[in-house]
Amino acid sequence: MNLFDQLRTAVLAALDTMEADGVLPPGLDRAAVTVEPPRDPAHGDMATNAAMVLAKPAGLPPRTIAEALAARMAADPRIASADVAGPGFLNLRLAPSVWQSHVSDILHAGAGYGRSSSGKGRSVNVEFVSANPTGPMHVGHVRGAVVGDALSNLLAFAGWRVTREYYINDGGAQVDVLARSAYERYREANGLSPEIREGLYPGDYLIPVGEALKAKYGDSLLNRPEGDWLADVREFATEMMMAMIRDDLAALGVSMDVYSSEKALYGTGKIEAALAQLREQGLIYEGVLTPPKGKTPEDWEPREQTLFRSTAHGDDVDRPVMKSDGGWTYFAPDIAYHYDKVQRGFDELIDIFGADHGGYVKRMKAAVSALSGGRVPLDIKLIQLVKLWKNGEPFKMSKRAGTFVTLRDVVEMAGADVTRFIMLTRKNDVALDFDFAKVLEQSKDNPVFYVQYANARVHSVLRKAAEAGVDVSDQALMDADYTKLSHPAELALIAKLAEWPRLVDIAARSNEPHRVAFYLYELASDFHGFWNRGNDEPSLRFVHDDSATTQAKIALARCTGVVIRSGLAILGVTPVEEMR
RNA sequence: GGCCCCGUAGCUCAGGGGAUAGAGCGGCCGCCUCCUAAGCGGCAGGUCGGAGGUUCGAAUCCUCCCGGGGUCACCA
Repeated sequence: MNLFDQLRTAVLAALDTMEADGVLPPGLDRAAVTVEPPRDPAHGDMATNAAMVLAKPAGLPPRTIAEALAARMAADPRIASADVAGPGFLNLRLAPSVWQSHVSDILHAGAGYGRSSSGKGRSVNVEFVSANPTGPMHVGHVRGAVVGDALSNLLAFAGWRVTREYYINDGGAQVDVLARSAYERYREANGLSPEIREGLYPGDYLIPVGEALKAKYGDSLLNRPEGDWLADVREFATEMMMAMIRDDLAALGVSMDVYSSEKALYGTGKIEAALAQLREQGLIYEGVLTPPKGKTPEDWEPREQTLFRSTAHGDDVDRPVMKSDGGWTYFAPDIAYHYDKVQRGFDELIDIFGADHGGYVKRMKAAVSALSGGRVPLDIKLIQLVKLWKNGEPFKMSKRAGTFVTLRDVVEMAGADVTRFIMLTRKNDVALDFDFAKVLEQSKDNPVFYVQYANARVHSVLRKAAEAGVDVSDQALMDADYTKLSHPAELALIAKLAEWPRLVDIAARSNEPHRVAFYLYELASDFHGFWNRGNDEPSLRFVHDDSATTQAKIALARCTGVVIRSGLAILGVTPVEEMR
């Protein structure tokens, strides 16, 4: 339980006594009572809205309630002052001893500080990337990969059991195109000139596939009808593409727990089973769709299809699951795939999609709602575009693929750490500019270096103190005399650190890993500010002649480092201990 | 036209129904005999796209409108 929860518990207990004393009528709903840090730190360490929330149901003026509550809260030894303010806020200032002992809490928890149990061990499946296995990952995949991975880290830190999953789209026409493209490279490897016709994939990355095909098949596939080789070449090429994609992901520091295959759903009865499940609920029928409202495509022709009644679960129109030629639409295996995830027992599903899949959200949620009987929530995060820039101009170029910028290009130019951090400096539903010049700049314009620099400074003073002969081992710091941390600036920094567990909970609850990046930036800013106050007030420096004082001050720096490290771990960014 | 997302300082963006709406960049003024100045402090800059509504209280929730982007049945 974090400090804010502890104080909320204290407030609720005080409300109990007020109820027992007849100050408040019994049975008031307190769900809306919050204890939060006030926006303006001058108001105190924490503020509660209890009086305002309860005023109306209690039939009492808010300030009357607030004052009675203030009197009771003031009796708590943890509370230094309790003041009624504004329309009925109760502002609480905590005793220095509360903050001082919090330093000890942070050091004892170490890397686990901020770890939460709010997930309660529930299981969540995070599906992300799921790029078609037809080539290397391109820049459009990077952001989704980073967001999915960081979100997974975040949820794990918040007490969820997390499965990272990649859905391989190896069942559609695009893998046939891959096979034909690879076949041309195979012909090339056999000394023939390839015919990269319109519609085939032209990228150089298929040349090694052609060579590998030659190594395996020699010339035995040459001059044979497509039907003889398509399936084998398709499987071979798909596997090589997936190996390449795995490498790409690894370069970005992402590793999946599970790879699921679309193709594996066909011919196994899984699609049929999922649809049977829907059919039982009366959600599958033969029908004719009406054209989109207000805009009829020119080639529109009514056709009878097998439809999923997604409108029964919140969609705007029903959706086809079968083409008029009797084949499945892409939606059908997707339904089966999500049914599989439901059957595997996950308590929650999360899909990370590109923003161009926005039209797909309602039908997928409808399917999961129907297939799980409303048990399993599905959250879909749409990832907006990343615009690449270099020297003020849009950046387009690839060494490997010719037509698009690859994930490799980005990682090689910017580095995995920088790439990951920058991708998390925006909400997922806002477009993001990625400027190679800017993200490599080593200044405070660049949040990555700003945060790294703060951590480096932490380690700098640790080294300095050690050189001066002070024992700054974690054990020694845990035994330090924290009463030496009494300056308001010191207590304020501890207060910022104390927000970390609360932030983890908030970010995890909303599935928003970018909040971690923003918090780290704020924490770094507070630390840099604190650091520079040491210029004017030597008492605020970390290293002193007296080793007991040094240990207490260093403990504060150490705590900052603990939180930065822990936050960076969630983002998947390597902490730096020294700037070079 | 339907649906989804976005609209907050000159620019790029934060902001779980709370108090006087924040940060960075850009502009102006300051701070290194002192732990990393790759940093810090201060000043200037706002009809939170608009109008209604819910609420003790709205940038935040609801409705409508305006502007920008995405998307719209036998492609995944």
